[in-house]
Amino acid sequence: MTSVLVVDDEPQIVRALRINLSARGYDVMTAYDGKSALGVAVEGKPDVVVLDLGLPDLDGVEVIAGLRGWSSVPIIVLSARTDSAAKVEALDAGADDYVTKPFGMDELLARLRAAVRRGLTRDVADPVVETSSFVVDLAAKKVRRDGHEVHLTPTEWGLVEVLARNPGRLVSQKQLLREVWGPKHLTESQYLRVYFAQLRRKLEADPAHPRHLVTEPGMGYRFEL
Amino acid sequence: MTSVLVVDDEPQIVRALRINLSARGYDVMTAYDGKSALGVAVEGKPDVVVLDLGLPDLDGVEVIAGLRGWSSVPIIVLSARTDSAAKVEALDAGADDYVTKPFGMDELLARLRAAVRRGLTRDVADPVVETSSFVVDLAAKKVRRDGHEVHLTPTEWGLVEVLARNPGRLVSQKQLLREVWGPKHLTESQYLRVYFAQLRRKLEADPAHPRHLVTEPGMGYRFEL
DNA sequence: CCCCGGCCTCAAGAACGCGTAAAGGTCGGC
DNA sequence: GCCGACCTTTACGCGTTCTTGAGGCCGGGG
Repeated sequence: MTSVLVVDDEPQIVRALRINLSARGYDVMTAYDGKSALGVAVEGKPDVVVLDLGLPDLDGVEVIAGLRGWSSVPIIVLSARTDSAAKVEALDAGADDYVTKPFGMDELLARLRAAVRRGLTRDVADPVVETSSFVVDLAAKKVRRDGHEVHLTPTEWGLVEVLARNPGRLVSQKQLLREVWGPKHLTESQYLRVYFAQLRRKLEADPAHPRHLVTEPGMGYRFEL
Repeated sequence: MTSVLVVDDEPQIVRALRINLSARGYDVMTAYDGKSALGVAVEGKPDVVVLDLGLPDLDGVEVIAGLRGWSSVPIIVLSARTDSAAKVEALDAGADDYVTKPFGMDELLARLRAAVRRGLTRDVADPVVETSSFVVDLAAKKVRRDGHEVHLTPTEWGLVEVLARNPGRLVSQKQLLREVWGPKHLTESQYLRVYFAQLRRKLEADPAHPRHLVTEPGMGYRFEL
C-alpha cells in the first residue's frame, strides 16, 4: 500500500486530503506542524509527502531540508503563494513539485501519482533477495531453503516482504506494524515477537541465534543478507 | 554537462528557451514536432525533456508514451491548457511535471533543476556521515568502525542521529535532551554526560581525548567530522 | 588558597523489551 | 458440525538498557 504523509496546519485541508486519499487506497499519515512532520516521516517512511509551506513552527524550506537530510522521498509542496520566487526557493530546496492553493483535487492526485511512480522506479531492483541459508523471491512471493519451498502464512510473508525490500536497513517496529497489520495496530509489538519467532524457526539454521532476521532492541528489526 | 531536449512548434519559445538554457550551461537540443522529437531523444539521450503538448503531428500523450516506452528520462510538459483534465492526462501518461503557458522562466528553470536532480539521485547510496574513525549510515541506522559494526542502544543512536544530521555544528544540550528524551527532561544534563561517555568508549580511538564527539562546556556538543 | 560549577567516571537497582510457550478465538473447507 | 490453519492474547523468565546517586577532576573567581 502506498503511504502518504500530509502536513498542513489547516484541519479542513488535512481532512479533505485524508478522505480523498484514503478512498483511493492510500495509507494516510498526518502532521500539523513541521517538527512533528519530521518525526512522523522518520517513523513511518512515507512513499510521498504533501507539504504545506505555511506551518506554524518551521519555515517550509527548513522542513524540506530536514527531510532531504536523510531521505529522497518525493515532496509535493502546497502553498497559497503564486509568485515564482517562492516556487523557485521551494524547488531548489529539494521539493519535487509545487501546487498553488486553491488546487484541484484531480490535479493534485495526478501529480501525486506522478511523484509516487518516480519514487517506485528507483528500487525495482532484482526481485530476488538471497542469503546464505534461504532465498526470497519477491515477485513470486515464495521462499526457498535448501532447494525446498518453505510455506509462509500471509502475515509471515508480509513481514518477510517488507524486510527483504530493505535489506541491511533497520526497519522500525512501527513501519512493520503499519505495513503488515495496518495503521491501527502500531503498538502491538508483541505480534512482532511472536511472528519473528515463527519465521526464525522456519528460516534460520539456529533459531535461537538468528543471523538474518536480527532484532535491534528498542528500535526494530533488520534483514541481514 | 546536462542536456535538455526542447520540443515545441513555436520558434520563439524554442529560441527563448535555448538562449536561457544555454546561458546557464545546459546543452540544448531542439525539435519542432513529435516524430523528430522521438528521433532526437533516441540519438541524443537527453537528461531531461521539455515538451509542448500542442504539436502539429502527434498528440502530446503519444509523444510521452513514445518516450516512456524505452526511457525514464524526466519529462516537463508545457501547455496552454489550464484545465485539470489535460494535466491529469499528461501526468498519468508518464509526464513528471506540467507547466502552463505563459510561464515564468525562473519557475521553469527551477522545475527543470528539480527534475534533473531527481534523475541524478536515482540510485545513489544511503546518506552516510563519515569521520576518520567511524561511519554513520543514517538510513540503515548503522555505525561501523574499522569495518566492524558497532552496536548502539536506542538512546545512544538517538544522540548520534541528531549530531550526525548537524555535522560540525554546535548542538545545544537542550536540543539534544528535547529530541532524545522529550521536552520534559530539558534539565537532565547528567544523562548527556553518561551517554557521551558511553559513545566515546564505543566510537573514539582515545575516549579520554575525543576528536569527534566534542564537548563545548556550558553550551552543548559538536560532531566534528 | 579554597570554593564552586560543570564535567567525567563508576556502579547498582529499577524498568523495560525480548523470546518462548501455550491457550483461546476465528474462519473456511469438508 | 468438526477440523485444521491461522491469528490473537496471556503469562513468565531473562538479559539489556536506563536511571540515579556518589565521588573525583579541572579551571575560574573570590
